[in-house]
Amino acid sequence: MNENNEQIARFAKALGHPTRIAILRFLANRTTCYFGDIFDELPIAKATVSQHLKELKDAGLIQGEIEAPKVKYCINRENWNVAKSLFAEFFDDCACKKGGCCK
Amino acid sequence: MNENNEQIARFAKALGHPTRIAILRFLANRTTCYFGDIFDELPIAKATVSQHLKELKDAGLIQGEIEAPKVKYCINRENWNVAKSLFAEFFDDCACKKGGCCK
DNA sequence: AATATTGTTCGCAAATATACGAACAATATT
DNA sequence: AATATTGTTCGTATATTTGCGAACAATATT
Repeated sequence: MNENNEQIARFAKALGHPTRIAILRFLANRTTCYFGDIFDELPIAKATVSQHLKELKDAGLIQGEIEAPKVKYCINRENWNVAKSLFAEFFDDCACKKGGCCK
Repeated sequence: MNENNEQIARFAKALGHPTRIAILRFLANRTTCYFGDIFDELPIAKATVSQHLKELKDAGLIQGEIEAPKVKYCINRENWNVAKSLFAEFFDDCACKKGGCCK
């Protein structure tokens, strides 16, 4: 339970920035997802883009693959589904059940 | 779209700490949700608990009601459902559609 | 071999987040 | 009226996050 809390928080934290949400949406709707494609779409420095990608990767939500000299990024489907399930369960669990404190 | 990204990020950021996840789970499973009940459950100072509650409140996920001298906290059902929908839609939208960049 | 392309990493600055004790505010109780 | 109970707010310290330019690394191209 505590484990789950930490895992959800970790995912949520990675999702907690508009740029990172935008990156994920972008990754889902393109056939080519090289760094350059992502960078072109965003109004920020490439160092910053790289940093956001690193955070998403550290959280396990995406993965990178080198296709020298480019780098191709993808959503990590396995972990994505884990996150999806955790959030779905969480939003249901906390939905003010009968006997809960909500009016 | 950009609007949605910011709203999701705002919710996600609020969910991005284990203590706040724990608080929300607690709120969902108790009939009495006074500050003291929450504080008793957590291994941190009351000033810190109060701060986390404030963040959840600012994000719109919970609401507080004064029952002097106590304060009763509840999940904000309306916004909770908004968040639930946004996340569900987001996790579906980004789920590596055909033609996307995932293998 | 020299140069160009593509991203990452480093070092820095500024802003936010986290956590705490102490002081405070507001009502309840004696 | 004095005191106790319940939480919030303030001030502070530390850590993390965000963002950038510049330097760097690795392969591709000439």
